[in-house]
Parts: sequence; C-alpha cells; structure tokens
Amino acid sequence: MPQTPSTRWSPTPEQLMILEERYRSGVRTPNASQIQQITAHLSLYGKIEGKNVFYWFQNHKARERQKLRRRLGWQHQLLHQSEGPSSPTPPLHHQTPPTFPYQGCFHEVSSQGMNLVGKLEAGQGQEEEPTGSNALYAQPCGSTDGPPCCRPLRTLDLFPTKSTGMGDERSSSKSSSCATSTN
Amino acid sequence: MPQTPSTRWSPTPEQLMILEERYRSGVRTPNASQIQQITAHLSLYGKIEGKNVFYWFQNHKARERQKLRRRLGWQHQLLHQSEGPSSPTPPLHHQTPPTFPYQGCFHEVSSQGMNLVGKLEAGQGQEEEPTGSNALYAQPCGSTDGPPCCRPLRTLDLFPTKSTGMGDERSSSKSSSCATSTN
DNA sequence: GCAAATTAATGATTTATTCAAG
DNA sequence: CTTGAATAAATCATTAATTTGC
Repeated sequence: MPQTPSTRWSPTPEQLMILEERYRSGVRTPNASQIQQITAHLSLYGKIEGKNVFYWFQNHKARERQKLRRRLGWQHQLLHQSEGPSSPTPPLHHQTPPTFPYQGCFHEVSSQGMNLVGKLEAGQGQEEEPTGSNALYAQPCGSTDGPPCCRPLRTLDLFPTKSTGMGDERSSSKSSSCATSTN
Repeated sequence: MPQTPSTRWSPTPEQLMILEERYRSGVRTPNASQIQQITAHLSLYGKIEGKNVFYWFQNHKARERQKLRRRLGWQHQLLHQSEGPSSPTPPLHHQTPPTFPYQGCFHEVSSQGMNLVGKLEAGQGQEEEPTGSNALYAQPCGSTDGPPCCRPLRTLDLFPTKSTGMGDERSSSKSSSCATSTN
C-alpha cells in the first residue's frame, strides 16, 4: 500500500498548544461537551476528531503520572492505586468471610501501643469528606463502522459538574446521542 | 534523618503491595485472624501493627467507595439538574434501551495488520496535576469522541439514531455521527 | 547534504480492577 | 451472584526525531 493513509493523528503545534492549555487549565478528562468544544476549536487548525482529543488527554495524563512516579519514586506515600504486575495474581478468592470482628482483633493483634483503639473505630467512620470539587470527565467511544457489531457502551448521561472551582470552562451538558452506524 | 518518629505508619511498597493484593483477593474487612496473619506478613517488611492493617482496609474500602460514588453514584441522584435553556436535557428516550454513550467518531481502521476488529471501550484518564491543584472526579458520560467501542458480540440494532447532524464531518471515510446538541 | 536505519514519542487498543445495581 | 459502567494501567503500533553511512 503505497498510500498509507495517516492512521494516526498528529497534532499540529497549534493544536498541541491548545490541548496543553486546556490541560493546564485543569482539564484532565473532558466530557462529551468539552471534547466537542475542544475538538471544534482544534479542528480549525487541522483535522482532528473527538477521539484524538480524548486519547490525548488520556495519554498525557497517564504519561505525566508515569513520569512523576518514576522520577520521584512513589515509595511510600498515599498513593495506592494499583501498581505492579509483579505477582501473577494468585487465584485467591474470598478467603475469609469477613464478619465484623475488628474490635476484637485489636487487642489481640496489636501487641504494643494501641492507645487509640477506642477512638480508632469511631474516627474511622467519619473520615474526611471529599472536598467537593469535581471535574468533568468524558467518556469516549467510537463507532467503528466496519464490522457489524458495536457494543453499545451504555453510559448514563450525567452532568455532575458543578463548577469545580477551577476556572475552567466546563460546560456541563450531556448530550450523548449518537448514532451508531450500521452495526 | 534517622528513623521517622512519625506517629503515623507509612506503608512500604512491599507492604502496600501485599495489602492491595489481599484487597484484590477479596479481603475487605479482615477479621482478627486475618489481620494477624497479614500483620505478621507485613511486619517482615517494616514495622506495622494490626490496627494499621485494619485501618488500611477500612480506609481503602471507604475511599474506593467514595471515589466510585463520585463517579457513578450520581446517576439517579442529581438526575434533574435544571440545565436551563442551553443544556440539553438528557435525551432519555424510553426507546433506547441502553444508553448510548459515546458517539462514534471513528472511522475504519485501515491498518495493514489490524485484524482485531473487536473493540472495547477505551478508558479515561486520571488526573495528576502537577500544578498543584488536585481535581476530583466527576461523572463522565460523554460521547463526543470515542474510543473504540465496537465489540463483535451481537448485532444489536440500535435505534435509527437521530444523528443530529454534526456539520463537522471533515473526515471522509468515517461516518460517525456525532450528534451533540450545541452545547 | 540527503536518505536509510534506528531509536524515541506518543497516539490508539486492549486488559484488568473496582464498586454499584438488579 | 451476575451484570453494568467506568477508569487507569499496560501494551501495541505508527509517526517523528535522531543517528549514521555514503
């Protein structure tokens, strides 16, 4: 195939600039509306599709995260998201039916210093409430028009976004109506 | 700095790994025996007490739950968020069985060796703003662009799709309809 | 100086977890 | 208990840089 239709989108400097700007503005996972908007904007500078925008944000985020992790070494911090594939995931299923024996276990387990046993339980329940800021996320989906089979990702339309408080222009709107072509 | 006289326990990577492994294995609320066992195991990698294990599970569980709640929990909670004039009310058509999330802005994958037609949905991105502002997650549900979401499972004929008509078709091949109301 | 080959970036796909709902 | 929805991580594949040979 002499003609290799660019299968891959390549962002133009302008597009990249806009994307980065958006990113810096706080947009990490734009939702449909956001993506549409951004796509429309970017389209003025070159061919682009929503998925490109979506992917870009996804990859950018992931890679930034990756870099930071590697650089700073995410030793022991409050970062437990999922990490390594080191273990082959033992097929361990429910090992023990957790009933509820926390309290009891305490004095038994903790051998030394457990001064706050009493408050522990209580404190745990409340914990800290989320700050409340929310950002928008998008959910992508593509309709490959080739094979007659499209798994309709049913996503509920939501529009939570209540002004994250960042100065982003997040318009919360849903709108997800799409037409799947021949499936 | 010598030992960390921190009053707080900080899980080492190994410990965290083990804990997560246990969590993934299904342990949500370990009982005394479980905590003992886990604590013993973790103690090999660093100082730890049973309460730490207990707390970790409690917090982890709660946190995951909260996170999820933020993302998907608001479905029927704030379903009616007066969007006002511009916001398109959720096109909840009783007819449309599964909500269609993302529209397809996909085109055929003209790849030479791409024989994997089956597609799944793509994931989103997380957020890791180095700028300093941490954002929270919101509810996504967009459909402007989309990652691949076609899966050769069953030919489900979705509604005729209204294809609102997006004048934005710059791509010639793909015929995806991205119908989004002007938001 | 240019062009082919190699390497690095990064866009696009796939996979695996997780919690919630039916 | 099974299914649903959604992400983040991991991976694949292709384009862009860079290097190297002539």
